[in-house]
Amino acid sequence: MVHYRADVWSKASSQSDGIKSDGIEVEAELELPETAECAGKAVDDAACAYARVSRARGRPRAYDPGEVLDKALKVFWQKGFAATSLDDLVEATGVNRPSLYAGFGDKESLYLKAMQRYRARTDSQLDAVLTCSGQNDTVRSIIRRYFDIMIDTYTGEAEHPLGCAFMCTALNEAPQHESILEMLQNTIDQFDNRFETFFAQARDLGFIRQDQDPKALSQMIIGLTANLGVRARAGASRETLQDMVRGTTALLFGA
Amino acid sequence: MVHYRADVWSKASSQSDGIKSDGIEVEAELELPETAECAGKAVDDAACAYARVSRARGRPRAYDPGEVLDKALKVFWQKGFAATSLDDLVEATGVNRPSLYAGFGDKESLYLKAMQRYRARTDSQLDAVLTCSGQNDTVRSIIRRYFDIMIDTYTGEAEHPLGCAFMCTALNEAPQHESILEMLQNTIDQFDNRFETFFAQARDLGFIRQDQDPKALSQMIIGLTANLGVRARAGASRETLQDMVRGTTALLFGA
DNA sequence: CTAATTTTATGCGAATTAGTACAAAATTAT
DNA sequence: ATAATTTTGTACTAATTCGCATAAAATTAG
Repeated sequence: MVHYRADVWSKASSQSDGIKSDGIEVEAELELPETAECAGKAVDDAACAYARVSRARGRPRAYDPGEVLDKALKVFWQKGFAATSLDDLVEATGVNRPSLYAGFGDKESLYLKAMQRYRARTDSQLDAVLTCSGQNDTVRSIIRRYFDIMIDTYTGEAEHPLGCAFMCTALNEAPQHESILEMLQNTIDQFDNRFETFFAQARDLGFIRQDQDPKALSQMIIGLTANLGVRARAGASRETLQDMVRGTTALLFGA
Repeated sequence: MVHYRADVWSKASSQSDGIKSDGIEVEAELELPETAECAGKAVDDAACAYARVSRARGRPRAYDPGEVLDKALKVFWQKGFAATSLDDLVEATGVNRPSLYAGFGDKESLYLKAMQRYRARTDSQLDAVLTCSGQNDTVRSIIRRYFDIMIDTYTGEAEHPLGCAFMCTALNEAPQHESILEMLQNTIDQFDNRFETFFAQARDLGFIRQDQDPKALSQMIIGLTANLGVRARAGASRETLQDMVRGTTALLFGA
């Protein structure tokens, strides 16, 4: 097996602005100028790009960092941060305890990295959808595509839908863990910015009426998103969530 | 010190429909027909009412059950269910461990009882506000009073605002604890019913336009409530939350 | 082939956890 | 006063927790 070393996490954090890559020091083996090719790709591809330049010296890693984070995320998402034990994580990831620590830091640090991956994933999905460029797009159709993505995220991960990972797990820990609170705040701010700019743009382009406040519309959409994230975890079916979206978007943007 | 014995918890659960009083068996010392005087009062008063009839035999309780639940709620609300230890609860309530078990059952049962109290409290506040009777009331003013109450709840409890106790703590535990999931579902259903009947009533009385769907409006309000509950815990100031309410209610019900 | 380096794997240790046993204390009933 | 009953308080147990120490394994450098 060939061994690649990659600065997976500082990569992810530079992608999602405003989040410090605290916790363990991630050794950037070689500061590679960010090529256009490299910039837009997924984390794993970036790892390969780095690997061609510097190959590690010691024993090769037996796990793929991205996969481990995905598996860890699944456990955290299901059980929450506090109720997830390191034994749970070891079992779910297949990586033994000292390797987890060496690779990702302590439990809190691993949680933050897993959540940043969750966030980066939906971020890229939303980047693709939330622009008001095409002529034959209506704001309503764009927003409905947005909600489709969110419903997928909230119901698609497991047999029993898990809802919004941030609301369902990070919210719980925020008062006790400064770093989680910060991540939560950043995520909220990013959502606000995303929708406010979207609606401002939509209004400038004449897609919505002049008297509709972008900030207020943004709050409505984010509120509905929160509503979906909550209800999914409470067991609402995909169809129920879709009905909610139909009704509310009709009210906001016309039937 | 005089000792009163009261069936505090089965009282609370009969008040809030749909919640089973599972966990410990609460001995109803005497089935008292619910008088009009007794029905509308707070739990503590009910305790006194019962006490006049049957006085306990053994050593008197050294704590007030309602106060204990309030103190326990505060801890759960702050730290979440999983991260709250029994030592935390013993310290916060001043009641030692075996007494807590004897009085409230295990940790999960205590949590449920504390949350039912939280819910009953806001329920009675909302009952007082959410009716569309007065002629000089507008839907907008009623909804704004509603949001005032929720903002108070979400920011008033501690120095650092704690947000919505259900979203911030119960959501986290729902997949692992069937009883908590049920409570969450009941709470959501109750909210839905409350607002759907309110808006249906408001529409019948001509307070809102005929083409505005009560279900959709209900979802908007609940979504905004969720939004407030999240942001409060993320550190948003009271003023920020009030601004959100102003903007969104203007959008929904006119400036 | 040997040294250097990095990861893996076993397993430990100190601390914390939830729940309970048991005796002492405080009350009512007779 | 004595018995019956219920709560309190101390202390315990068994299990689980997180984080790390240490040695073996797997690779590269020279």
